Amino acid sequence: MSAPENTVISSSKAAARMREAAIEAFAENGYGSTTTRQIAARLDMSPAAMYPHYKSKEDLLYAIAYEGHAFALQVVREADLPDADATTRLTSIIRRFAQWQAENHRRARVIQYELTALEPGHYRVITGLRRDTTRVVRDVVDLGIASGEFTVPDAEGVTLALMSLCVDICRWYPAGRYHEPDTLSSLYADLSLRLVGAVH
Amino acid sequence: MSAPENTVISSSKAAARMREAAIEAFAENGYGSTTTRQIAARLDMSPAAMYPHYKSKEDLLYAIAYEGHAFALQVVREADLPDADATTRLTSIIRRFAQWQAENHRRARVIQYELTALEPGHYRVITGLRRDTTRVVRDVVDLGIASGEFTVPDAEGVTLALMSLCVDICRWYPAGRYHEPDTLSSLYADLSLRLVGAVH
DNA sequence: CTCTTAGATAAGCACGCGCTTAGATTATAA
DNA sequence: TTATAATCTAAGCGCGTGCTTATCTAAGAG
Repeated sequence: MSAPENTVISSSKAAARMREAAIEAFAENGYGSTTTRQIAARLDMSPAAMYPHYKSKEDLLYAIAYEGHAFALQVVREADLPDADATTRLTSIIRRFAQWQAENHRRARVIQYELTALEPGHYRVITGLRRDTTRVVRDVVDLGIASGEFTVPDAEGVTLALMSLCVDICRWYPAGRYHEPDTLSSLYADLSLRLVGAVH
Repeated sequence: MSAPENTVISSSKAAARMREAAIEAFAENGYGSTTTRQIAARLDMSPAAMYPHYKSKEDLLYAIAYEGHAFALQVVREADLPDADATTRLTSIIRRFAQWQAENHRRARVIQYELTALEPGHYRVITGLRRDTTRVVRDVVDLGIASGEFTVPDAEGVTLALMSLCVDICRWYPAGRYHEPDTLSSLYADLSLRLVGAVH
């Protein structure tokens, strides 16, 4: 586990509402252009209401980033089917991951594009979670190569591409015909099989 | 042409240096977290030195975004080889586009992730340029389908994926084995052929 | 019913923000 | 050389920033 066990997201109801309000504000205007007063205003609270829950604006961003990346990792792990063949496992993971990125596109935008605002220690925890998520995909790619299901000259490169495709969803979603989760995850499942050269 | 002809990038040397300094600052800290004083400090100039060239911080961002997207469009158009077959055309375009995204990853980061800070009129101009760039790729995809070189059930989706892959480079680059432009563009050329189901 | 405590508010501090103005300096060209 | 314009700096304005402090409120424990 890359993340230290002492990183805990406040379970208080008010803190959770603040994270949600901050996600919307950060996604719309960017972290640096969002003021703590704007976040409070979304909840009809005073500007000081954040501070009993988070000791700084950066700390709030960190809580959002940690929760989000831990959530994404869990989603990917639960989508994996250890007893199935690599083709089934890959499509299951990518379907679910792409769907999550679409359904949580505002959250995803914040936790993937605003990481430079984190202090180094916090940043390192987040990149650890991200590495764990990539590892799940990489293992399935390697497995498919070993079993002969996939034809891949560069496993690292293809894994990079698979993650890159999914992570970039939050930049353009929603657009075109892909607002429905099913349309999107079917497209991405197909794309993933093409990338690994699966016979289908 | 989507962009109005009256959008002109200042050709003054000082203005160009300011754009470069701003790109580095915005890429590192984000638009909202970057101050006009920081940009000036990078050039050893006074905080007011920007204003003879750009009437606001937003105007400077717009100049950067316009120049960058116009540049990218030009690169893609020049990489296209109208007389060649679709396979050659696609790999040429993607090679060059991916390479540009890597070599200009700081610039790309700014012009792709900070667009929400633009006022609506400026934003519309930029999305027009982006649409033109996508169009170049889409036409080649359609051509390859028509000629039988490509096997693609969803041309819009595959075009989206091709653009998405390239645009996302600025988020992770440089990392892994892909710091060299050649390694990267070879990977992306291969990925693009896999995505369109080309026989190779 | 009182004590404790978590969570909210009102008020405001010190500071840095984008941007303006007035004037000095430099480059251009007649 | 001198007029003209472009571009810089010094100084600073008005305001909004993240955050702090002191105080109040409400809910739960004994």
